[in-house]
Amino acid sequence: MGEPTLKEKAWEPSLEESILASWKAEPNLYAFAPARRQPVYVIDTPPPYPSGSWHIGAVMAYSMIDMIARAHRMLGRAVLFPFGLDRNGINIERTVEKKTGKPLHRWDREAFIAECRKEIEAIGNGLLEVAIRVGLSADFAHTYYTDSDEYRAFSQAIFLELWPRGLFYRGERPTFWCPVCETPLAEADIEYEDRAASLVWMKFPIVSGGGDLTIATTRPELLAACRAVMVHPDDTRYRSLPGKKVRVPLYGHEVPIIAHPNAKPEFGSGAAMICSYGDMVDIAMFRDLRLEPVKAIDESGRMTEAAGFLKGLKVDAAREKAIDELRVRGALEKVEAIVHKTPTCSRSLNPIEFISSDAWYLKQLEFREDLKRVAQEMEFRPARHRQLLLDWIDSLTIDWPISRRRFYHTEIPLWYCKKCGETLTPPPGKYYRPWKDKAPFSDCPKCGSTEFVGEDRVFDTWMDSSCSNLYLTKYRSDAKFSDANFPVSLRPQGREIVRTWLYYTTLKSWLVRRSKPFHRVFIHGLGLDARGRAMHRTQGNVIDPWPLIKKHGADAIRIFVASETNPGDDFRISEAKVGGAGKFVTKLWNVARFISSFEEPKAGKLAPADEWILAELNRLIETARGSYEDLNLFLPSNRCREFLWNLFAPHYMEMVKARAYEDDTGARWTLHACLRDFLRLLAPIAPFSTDKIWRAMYGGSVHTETFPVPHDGIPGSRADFTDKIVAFNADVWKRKRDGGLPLNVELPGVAVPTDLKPFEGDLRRMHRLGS
RNA sequence: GGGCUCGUGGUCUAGUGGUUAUGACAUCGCCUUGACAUGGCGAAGGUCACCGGUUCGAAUCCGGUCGAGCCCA
Repeated sequence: MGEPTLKEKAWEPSLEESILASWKAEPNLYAFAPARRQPVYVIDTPPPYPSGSWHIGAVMAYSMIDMIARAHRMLGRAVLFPFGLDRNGINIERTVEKKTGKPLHRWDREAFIAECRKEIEAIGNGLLEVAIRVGLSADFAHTYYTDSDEYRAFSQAIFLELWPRGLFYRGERPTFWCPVCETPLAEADIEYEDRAASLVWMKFPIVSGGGDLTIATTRPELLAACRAVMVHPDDTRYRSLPGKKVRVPLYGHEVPIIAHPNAKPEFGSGAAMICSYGDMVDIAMFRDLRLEPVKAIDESGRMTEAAGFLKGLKVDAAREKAIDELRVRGALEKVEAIVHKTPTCSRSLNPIEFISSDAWYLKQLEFREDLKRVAQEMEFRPARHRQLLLDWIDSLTIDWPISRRRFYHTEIPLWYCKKCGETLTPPPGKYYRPWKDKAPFSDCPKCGSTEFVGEDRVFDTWMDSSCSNLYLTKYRSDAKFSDANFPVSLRPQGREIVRTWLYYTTLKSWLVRRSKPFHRVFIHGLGLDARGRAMHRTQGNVIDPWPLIKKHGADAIRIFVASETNPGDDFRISEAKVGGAGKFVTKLWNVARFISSFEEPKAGKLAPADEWILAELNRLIETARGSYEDLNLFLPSNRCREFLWNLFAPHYMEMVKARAYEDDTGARWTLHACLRDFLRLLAPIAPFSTDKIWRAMYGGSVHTETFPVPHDGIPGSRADFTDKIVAFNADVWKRKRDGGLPLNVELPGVAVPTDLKPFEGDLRRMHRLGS
């Protein structure tokens, strides 16, 4: 026995800083450099959206992705683990709008873009700092940005490639519209929230028949746009009404009463007004009945001329005024407080409107069956989460509106002929900004005119992010690499962006490559607060990662998230549990420090106890390898913990201490063999502490190692002794406990059970049972 | 209204048919034992949501009820 090779008496999270420095000094440690015939493994890492500080749930999610990347390296693959920042979009624009108090549409476009870029740089750099500090082994030397000229050019090129196939069309039709962001939205951008609302009961006089029809609505400000009212055909209360007309209060125009199954007899009075446009049902009814829509609300959320006395008011104020006026005129029956599922903009959180506007669309509805088949072709982990994608595909009702009236996005690369209006596309490859660039055409192929106007709208940001897998497999720039590595090996992502990122990527890959986008999809759960609620800045329950990192270390955070829940399940984050995970690192450190005080022999003559723990180790190796292959981090982290803390340290180490101190080669060889294998098995999850120990004891980095394989010549049946050994040791400890004896005193007269005869020597010396 | 997931000691969690249900955190008691007090050993604590069924046997399979969460309409 000598001095421990591990000098530090205890593990400290601050040691991680020095390990980071070592990694930084070895830039090729995680480099993507496939050897000949080495299988390549490509991970389509989610490019995080920098918005304020990175919250702990996201940090933990990326840590899980890193564990998968590291595990696949150790399984012998060349892993392409890119890292990008998704910097386009409404989030950063709104940050600038709020900070300056000036809405986007009042800015000079160039100046606004410059301001966004300045802001996003600062936020993005903070995010990268956290990503590196928690040990992500991604290729930060080639971090990509979706707002770079290169990425935007790529995104535009994909659009231009698809253009000749007639997949895009332009149309004026009612769409989801955010009056705050002043842009159309797609279905995926809408979230439904329970909000307090007023259900307004109004009297509509029945024309030529006398009496009133009572109608309940949450949108009385839209009375001007009412073009019909409906009742359910089976509603006995209103049998006689269809075919008649009613007069709309406040405005006085007459509209027909129709019978239609869309009317819900149990809601309100059972009679509903059909306006342009209060909700999705209105849109469908106007289309089906070929009603003439009235635009009562404009793009900024104010009432139009058509709303008469409400003109110029915002929707909320107009609603109040309409109610007052109904009351004054005696048309109001009552106002009932209800909770209403309100569609809101996922970015601004404001209620959306349904406004008819001009937008570009990408066809998607006609590919639904193809996409569902593609979804079936991909392997999901956990398998049940495939349903999230299938359900979303089934719930689509409109094509994808891809144009936005915003600035800090990828521009739609189109020009229009000023004379004949022809839509012109430039060749794919360059980054185009039609709102400021000179048109790359000399004359219009249709009419010969030489004047053009650039499209000033931009893409939905999902148009960009849905190209990530094509981009990182070098589609368009390296056909050989692209063909060899598409579909991409793995898409890891959260449940909450299945309907956006996963769906849109699936659509794009199908359109561009007629292929599934990924072999496997790993869907992780959400990081919740200690009480099980999602973390939202607005709720004030967001946990800042830095204090946790400083106090407990990245390894503790990573071990916690790996071992907390099964793959795909949500996980509750509490500092106490992260602290508990940190104790495991301490335990590992102390075990390693003990072993490091013994020299490692080249070989050893194994005793039965050595074979026993090696049989257990073999089982651990097999379980861990299989689990990592299956993208399961829960099993290896928990099994490693159980092996080390509940078996190896208390039982095996105590049993062989005497032999180890006597320089018995079997004990010493086995101690080191177990530690070497254990460090490698845990390295993907706890990359800092395992590497620190490995470097000090064995040289080089554990992260250039591959996973261990089970040791030959160890009968698996040796593991059958485990329960008996554990029970015997517990029994002896209990006897000493009950006798009020310290553990290190002699306890004569205890017989070792016949079953455990092969271990008798070690057991007697461990417990000082006498001879 | 539909779909999915879940309900195990105070809290979290393992466990998909087989003897007294796993572990962690918290609680209590004892112990500075030659790696570790960020430790060790031990104790207390559960009608495995409820009801019914299948079975020799159910936390586990099936049906229903109740409750929670998420998604969709």
